[in-house]
Amino acid sequence: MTSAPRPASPRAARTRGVPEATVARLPVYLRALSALADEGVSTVSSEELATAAGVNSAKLRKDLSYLGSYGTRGVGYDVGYLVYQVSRELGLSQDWPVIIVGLGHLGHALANYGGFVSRGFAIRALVDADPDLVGVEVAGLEVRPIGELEQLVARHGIAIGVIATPATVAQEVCDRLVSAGVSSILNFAPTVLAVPEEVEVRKVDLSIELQILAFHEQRKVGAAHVTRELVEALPGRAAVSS
Amino acid sequence: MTSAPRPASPRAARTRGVPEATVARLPVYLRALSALADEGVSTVSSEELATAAGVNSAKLRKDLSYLGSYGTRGVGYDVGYLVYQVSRELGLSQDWPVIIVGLGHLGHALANYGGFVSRGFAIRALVDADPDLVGVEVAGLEVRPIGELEQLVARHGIAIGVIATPATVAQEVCDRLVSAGVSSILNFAPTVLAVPEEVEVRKVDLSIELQILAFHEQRKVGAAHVTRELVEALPGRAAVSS
DNA sequence: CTCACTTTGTGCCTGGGTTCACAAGCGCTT
DNA sequence: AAGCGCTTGTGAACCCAGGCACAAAGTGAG
Ligand SMILES: NC(=O)c1ccc[n+]([C@@H]2O[C@H](COP(=O)([O-])OP(=O)(O)OC[C@H]3O[C@@H](n4cnc5c(N)ncnc54)[C@H](O)[C@@H]3O)[C@@H](O)[C@H]2O)c1
Ligand SMILES: NC(=O)c1ccc[n+]([C@@H]2O[C@H](COP(=O)([O-])OP(=O)(O)OC[C@H]3O[C@@H](n4cnc5c(N)ncnc54)[C@H](O)[C@@H]3O)[C@@H](O)[C@H]2O)c1
Repeated sequence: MTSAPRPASPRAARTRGVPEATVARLPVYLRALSALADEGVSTVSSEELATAAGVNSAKLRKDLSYLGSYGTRGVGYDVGYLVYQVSRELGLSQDWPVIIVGLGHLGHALANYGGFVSRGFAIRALVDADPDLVGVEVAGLEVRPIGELEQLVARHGIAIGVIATPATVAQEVCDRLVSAGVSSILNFAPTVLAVPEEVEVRKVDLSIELQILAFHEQRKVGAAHVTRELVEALPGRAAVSS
Repeated sequence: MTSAPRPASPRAARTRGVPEATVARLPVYLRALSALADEGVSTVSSEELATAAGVNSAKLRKDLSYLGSYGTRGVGYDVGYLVYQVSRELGLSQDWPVIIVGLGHLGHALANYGGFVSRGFAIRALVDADPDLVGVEVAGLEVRPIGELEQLVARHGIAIGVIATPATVAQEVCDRLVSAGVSSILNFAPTVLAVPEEVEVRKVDLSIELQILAFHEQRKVGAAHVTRELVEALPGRAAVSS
């Protein structure tokens, strides 16, 4: 690496003009907009939409302004048009083929989930290492052996992979997905995945979410009664205050 | 709604001294530390731990410094001691009782997931509105009718609730949980939940994660070959390169 | 006891993101 | 045709977070 200037670009950097934080909110706006469209609402103000999406209205306006000037001053935004624009920006104009690796409890739930199909995604391949699972039909699709991963990815032109295997094999599965050509991965296994720079990984980690909740919960308790009732480790603690 | 001053406290504000971003990383550190402990490693440097957790070492040190000065200069951190300190900070010294509402596909997967129990949580109650599900045993626990929600929360002293119902009833379920005394909620339904300020809500939304991936994927495609080879919808696309 | 080496803890700077506040723009009414 | 009220789009200030770089502090060898 030459000591080239390379100004910044720390991690994901700026994606064209749309900040990463904005991208993460666009799907929320899209959902709120779709709901409004279903209700027959044709126009919405930033204030109303912001409330529905649970954000500050100034933030919403700024977010939308990154996509272009699609509102009308004094009036608001046209719901249908905005749905179209946000969808286009997110790349949801056509369906993205998806592969799920690992069809245990979680994989089954994901495969059966109808919410993906209606939102720009189509599950095209299911693979698992368990011989007992191979051949089983899940959500109208047959589970294929892990050995077919590469050809399935190629055949269906799959760019997005979902990992729902045990953590121990997640990196291995990830490597195979990447070398097969998958460049976006959604990881449910509790592991830090190492991938080439051009591959995008997002993780969903339920334990982490719960632990964050526990942290805040503990603070509330601690703030309430400063007398720490959290003794060492007493799981079967019956009477607390008595 | 008095026009009280209410200076700032924008959202979650600062939680005592630990920044929110740090709290979100502590579970990752904890996992890496636990793995090291299992391997019998007794001491670890910030550099090593940072690599294992996938973060910058300076960031890791700063994060840990919010908990106290638990390292030894020239040596590193004692793994066991740090596990203890991080666990304590996250409030994982004792198990938190959890209730799951909605035992469809996802609820089943969650109830059967062993990763929670080993990380400071204990699923104590399962409720669902479907009469066919009530009485069924899932992961060693009997599903109870939604009507018993309040007493189950009270009986087990539950502070953390997981919502895995359809989005249409999520707010309703949320309201019941809150009024029953639950003050932390993990929401899987694709809805923005309205809750009192003191209640902490975290959401896990798979569609949003996929849509973010789609956004980046689209950018790569657009950047690579401007000639969009993503025709409308051609599911049975057989030969690609041949 | 001193010195060299290692690693932590943190001051400081930079950059991104959020929010406020307001000018610019649009439509409706008179 | 002009004015008025409403809503967008954005400039600017503020705040949080990330990362560099280094002094402080500990260890071990000689
Ligand atoms: N179930 C949950 O609610 C939950 C919650 C949080 C995290 N997770 C994580 O999600 C992952 C899956 O969870 P689960 O409950 O479905 O586990 P599971 O054990 O039910 O399913 C894992 C599946 O992966 C398959 N598998 C194993 N090795 C494989 C390989 N090399 N290639 C392909 N498939 C392979 C297994 O055959 C099995 O079907 C785990 O990493 C778990 O930690 C699950
Ligand atoms: N399955 C997935 O992979 C997945 C992915 C993303 C999001 N989600 C979301 O998670 C939620 C659950 O998904 P699922 O696939 O398990 O759905 P599901 O339909 O299989 O399960 C929903 C369960 O909730 C129960 N329920 C309905 N109304 C209830 C009420 N008022 N009180 C208590 N229980 C009630 C139903 O009886 C059913 O058992 C949905 O909101 C869905 O959008 C699921």
